[in-house]
Amino acid sequence: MPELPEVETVRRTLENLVLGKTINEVTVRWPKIVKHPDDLQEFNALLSGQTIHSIGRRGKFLKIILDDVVLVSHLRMEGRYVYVEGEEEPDKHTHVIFRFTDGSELWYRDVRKFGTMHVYKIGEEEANKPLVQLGPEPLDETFNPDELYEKLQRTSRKIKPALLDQAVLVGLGNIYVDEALFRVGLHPETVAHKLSKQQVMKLHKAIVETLQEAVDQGGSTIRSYVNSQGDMGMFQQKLAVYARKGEPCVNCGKEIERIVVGGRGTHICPNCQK
DNA sequence: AGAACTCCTCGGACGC
DNA sequence: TGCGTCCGAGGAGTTC
Repeated sequence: MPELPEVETVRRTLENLVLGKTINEVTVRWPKIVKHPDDLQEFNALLSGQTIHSIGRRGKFLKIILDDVVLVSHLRMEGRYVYVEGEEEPDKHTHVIFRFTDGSELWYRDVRKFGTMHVYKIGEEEANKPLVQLGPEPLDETFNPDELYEKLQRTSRKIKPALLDQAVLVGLGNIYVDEALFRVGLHPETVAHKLSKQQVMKLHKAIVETLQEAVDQGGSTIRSYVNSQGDMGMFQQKLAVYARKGEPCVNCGKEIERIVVGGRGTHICPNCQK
């Protein structure tokens, strides 16, 4: 499932593939992917004739910036972009097709159809759904431990669901939240406001380091994730707890357990995380 | 405020 | 062994 490191990797590979290309037309085969504007014809009209200038990222959202508009795209669990140069027929999981003026195409494929797309005039996207309300970027200076501490003090939720809340900070999903909590020896069910300042300082550091290391490794390929050039990530080899149920803890050797926290499959070392 | 539900499909587990 | 069935996986918006 793409989290910050995977989305960042997709951003980088996509940049190599489609920068400078001009959209000729867009075909939407599963309309529910498009959340804004409501009208599909308007969605097509806003994008047609536009040239891709840059590709940004906000949390787990890709921002494809064109002349006058920006396409905000979330991959959710299984969304991916596929760049196609030849005369290939899209398969049943391809839901949006961007045709460029040079004949190449960018396909949005999503087996579970959970992904979303919003198009706004440039400058309007940050003040609207889905980017409005997002918390700080963990790999920016805007992510500071004092603010994280204040936010965690104000909630009675468990630490794992709190960290998955994109209003607290962006970019963490089920893999990296488990990894970060393991690194600081915190049990995911710890009540957020019970964490000391010192614990939050450590947690803050672990989040930044975990995400940065994963970005450096091109993300993690657990089930299906590949970047837009079809490459797998490498960070899954470094995961200490996620998807390692029954395997020995890298720290103490005790078996990694899988529990459910806030409805999410959660991996912990019962010995190291209290 | 926070938990529960919803969307969606596939693949792995399970049973006969 | 092989085939059918069932259910879990999960991000974030919506509902309760």
